[in-house]
Amino acid sequence: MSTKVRPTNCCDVPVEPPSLAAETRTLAVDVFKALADPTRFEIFRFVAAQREPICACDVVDRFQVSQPTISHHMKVLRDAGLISVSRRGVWAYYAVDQRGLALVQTVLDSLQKEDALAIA
Amino acid sequence: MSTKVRPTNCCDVPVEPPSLAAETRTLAVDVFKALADPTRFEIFRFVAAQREPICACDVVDRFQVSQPTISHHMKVLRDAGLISVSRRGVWAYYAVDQRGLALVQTVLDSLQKEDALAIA
DNA sequence: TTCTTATATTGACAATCATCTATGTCTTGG
DNA sequence: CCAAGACATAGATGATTGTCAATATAAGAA
Repeated sequence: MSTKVRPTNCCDVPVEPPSLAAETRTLAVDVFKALADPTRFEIFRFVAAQREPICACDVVDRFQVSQPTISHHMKVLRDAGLISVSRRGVWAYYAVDQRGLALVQTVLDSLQKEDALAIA
Repeated sequence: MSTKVRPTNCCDVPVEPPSLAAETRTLAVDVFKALADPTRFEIFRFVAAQREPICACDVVDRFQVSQPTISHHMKVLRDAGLISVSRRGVWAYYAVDQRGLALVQTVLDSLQKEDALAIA
């Protein structure tokens, strides 16, 4: 599990990463999870390409998976804060929710930063 | 599987997302997959926080998972292009590989762009 | 060479997940 | 009220994955 003694001539004492609230980490990981499936990633790109909220029926039409599978993917993307849904009659319309992308952007920025700063 | 006819009063014809080479999509999804596990995400943040390549032994010391599990996570991060490894004697040193982050940044940029442009 | 140590690989197992079929819910048209 | 359609939910299943113990590999020390 762990090295008994730090080997000499091995390495410096490691630097601590910027602090990250457990909840924020969970949210970020959920966004990554949501984008970590090829079909779901393409669905999100499709939704993100629209200038208006897109009908779920158009998403079902476009991909070679069943309607329940699409519905499941939409829920994962929604739970990750990547898309939002609104309703008109029987139809469901999806649009990008900026929260998911903004969160990931914040995390990525903190990773590339020279000076480690705590983020929310 | 799909709607028989486009319902009237439902929605506009959807816009095509920016084209994305299949290989690029696979690479991007692999980066998201690599960051989609809490332990692995923290390992990456730890590596990214260092100013010098960090010894694998320090990663093993820091996390509550076994050495083989750490080694496995390092391989996943490496295959995703997020970290690189170098060797000095018996020790392995890991550092951030900018390719993985750059790829994800490019993809995210294209998602947030108003005008859809093709990316590599 | 032989022993010790750092890291990687293998094989197994439980948990998660992407997908499907079947069914439920809810809204609208007739 | 009833039938049809849009979407969600439930349950099942095969594939993937995170983890560990055991073992292999490889390098340096004695």
